[in-house]
Amino acid sequence: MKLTSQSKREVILKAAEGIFLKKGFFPTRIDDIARAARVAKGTVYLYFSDKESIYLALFTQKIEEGISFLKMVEKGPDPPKAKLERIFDTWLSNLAKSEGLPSFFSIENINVAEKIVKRVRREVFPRVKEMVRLIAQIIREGMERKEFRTTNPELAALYFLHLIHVGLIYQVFTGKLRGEKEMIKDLFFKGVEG
Amino acid sequence: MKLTSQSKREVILKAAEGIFLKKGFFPTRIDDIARAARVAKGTVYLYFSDKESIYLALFTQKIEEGISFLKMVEKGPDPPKAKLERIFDTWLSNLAKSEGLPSFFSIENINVAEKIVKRVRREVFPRVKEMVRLIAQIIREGMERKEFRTTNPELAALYFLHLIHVGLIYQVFTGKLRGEKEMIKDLFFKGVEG
Amino acid sequence: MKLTSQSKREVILKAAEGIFLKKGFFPTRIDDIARAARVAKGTVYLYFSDKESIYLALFTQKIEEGISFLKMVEKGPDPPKAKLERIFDTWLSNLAKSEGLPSFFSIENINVAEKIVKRVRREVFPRVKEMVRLIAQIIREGMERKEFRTTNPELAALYFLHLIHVGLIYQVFTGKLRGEKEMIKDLFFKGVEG
Amino acid sequence: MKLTSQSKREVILKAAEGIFLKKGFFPTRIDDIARAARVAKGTVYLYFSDKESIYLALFTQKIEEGISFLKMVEKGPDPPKAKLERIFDTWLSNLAKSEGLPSFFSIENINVAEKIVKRVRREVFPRVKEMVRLIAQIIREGMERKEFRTTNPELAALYFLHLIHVGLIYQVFTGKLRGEKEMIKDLFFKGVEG
DNA sequence: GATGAATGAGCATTCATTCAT
DNA sequence: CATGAATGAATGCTCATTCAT
Repeated sequence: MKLTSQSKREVILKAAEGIFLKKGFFPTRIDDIARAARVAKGTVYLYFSDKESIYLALFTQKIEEGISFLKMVEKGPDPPKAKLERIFDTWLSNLAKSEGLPSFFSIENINVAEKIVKRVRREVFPRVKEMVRLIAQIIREGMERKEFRTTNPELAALYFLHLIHVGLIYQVFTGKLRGEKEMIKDLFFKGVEG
Repeated sequence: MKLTSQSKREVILKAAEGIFLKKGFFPTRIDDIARAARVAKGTVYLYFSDKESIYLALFTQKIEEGISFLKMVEKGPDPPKAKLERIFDTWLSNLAKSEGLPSFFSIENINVAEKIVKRVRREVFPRVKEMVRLIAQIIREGMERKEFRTTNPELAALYFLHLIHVGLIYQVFTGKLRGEKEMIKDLFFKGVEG
Repeated sequence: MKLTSQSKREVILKAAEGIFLKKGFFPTRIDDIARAARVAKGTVYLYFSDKESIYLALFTQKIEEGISFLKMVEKGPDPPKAKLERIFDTWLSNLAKSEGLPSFFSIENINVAEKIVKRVRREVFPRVKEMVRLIAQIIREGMERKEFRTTNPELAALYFLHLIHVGLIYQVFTGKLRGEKEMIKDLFFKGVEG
Repeated sequence: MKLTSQSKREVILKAAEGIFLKKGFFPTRIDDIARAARVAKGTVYLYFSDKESIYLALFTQKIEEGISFLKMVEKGPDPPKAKLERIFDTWLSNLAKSEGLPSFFSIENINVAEKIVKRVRREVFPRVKEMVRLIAQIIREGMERKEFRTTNPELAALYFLHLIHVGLIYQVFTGKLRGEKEMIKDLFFKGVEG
């Protein structure tokens, strides 16, 4: 079975994900990606114009997936708290599976390379805002249902996104993450439920 | 008055701080640092063995300052909540003054360069843990005084440290950060106070 | 109507001519040629073994055409001066029509690529000498008819070929070339007529 | 004796001259130049920003030297014909000493690399025009003294510059160039003296 | 100590050429 | 015959690091 170009692009992207995640943007060599994807270096350039574009494509893809997931959860029938719990549980376990720190998914990576600051601002920022907006929407829903106390929903949403980080860092530092998952959520919900 | 070696090292470090903060580790050139410090490139190498060491020295210094500050606050007479508020207010306003995202102070920078992963693990991790321990100590004090509810103090401490981030990101996205500061703290305290 | 192989080779050659003329040998990409010829890159290699061969084929073709023309003129009934004038007028107007400097037709292009120096020496030099010989023959005829003074015919022939260049350069520098055409020929004929 | 930077720049330029002359712009590797100059590749970039700049510096330098020489001759006391003969003899013997065809000095090299077309137009064209102007000035002087017949001095100057080429090409083709030198000049002077 | 010229390993990117379909 | 995806050798350029002065 021959791989279609579409899937070869995916192969490269998948390979790049692993390397970028482990080593970060700058220490990653195009050659690393090519070798991991089992293609020649030149082939990478058939699908991406430069290193930055690979990173950006990956970043955008991940965020897009995140947004899809958020949208699905948001539209669901669960009460707001259950929605947020599901998001937290899903993302934390996904990220915990990845090798390396998920610095990739972290917002500070946006200043990763001068060359693409503008593209990031144009392509990534709006999507991140969309993520925040979707979570804020769930929180707003909770406020309307009087399940959450009145607060700034965007702020609480940002706060919520940081919970994932807290979980991951805790795991890196202590090596464990079991009952703590519930405790992390608890700290958040006690904060918003008042 | 001639600058002593000690202070020339400081000059370089100060210069490096500005550049690293704005551009990040990899895009920063030794030459940039040397020029900003108004010394020759070779001089930088009289005080630091390599680029990583400058970064690490800076990182360590910042954390050390943070620890000193935490220790001072922790020993003070204020009630736990007031201590945490003081820490939050001080750090957020300090960081907000810096140009660029404070990705520098962010924990994910530890995988910044393969060359120094081991040194980071040895030199930085213990200090970060010390910071977490000090904040956890304040939280534990609050728990003992029944001002905070019972929770995992280390987890809550990590949580608290992320508040700073939330504040900064909020500022980056919305361009403002006034009343929100209180709201951020409020979300946290409602969470720990139960 | 399907194009025969012969004519597809011609199509490629025609496309290559335009690109080589405008950009020169090295900056011309096989891909440029293929696209201009509306064939796939691989197809180019069905008709030519490598980039150098395309260039050489083109060069040879042009010279061959030049030689044919020279032979035709040389055999004609006109007096030597009229023959040379016809050659000059025809070539200058042809070259002036081409975009880009006719560096292509210029003899110094022979050192265009190391890979083909030997082939150039073998394939191009003899033809260029043939051109010079044909022109020298016309000049010799003029000398025999006492219309030109005695001189080295090969030298005068080389000289004559450079007239074309003078005309083109003059046009590049001043943007005009009207009455000057006659003046250029005049300088030459005064020289040989003595 | 330590070489000053000025002279190291000269060393690189001298080395570059040899390579560019023999191989042309594109086939010349920075590494070739560095090795020939007995410096590291990086050193070349301390003195020149890129390959094009080396070529351009060389080109400009050569033309500048040519202009100086022309100015000196032009101001001299010799009659116009003697001036032109001196120029021809000097340049032809200088160029004949160089390895490779003097395609370097040839005007068609101006389209050598897309990147620098603009710089060439700005930096080289005016100097070439200055050369033509200086020679035209000598020819005009000859016209005023009634030693040359009335003609377009710029055209005649371009014509004169091509004489050098004729000489070199003749040498390449026949391997000899003795009495022919006089004959070449003679063809020109008969043309302008009428 | 201080300098900054010199070094050269390292890397992103290009493009002629091949070959499976 | 025709295609164009894939290849990987080749090269311009960067920049951390060294060291003679």
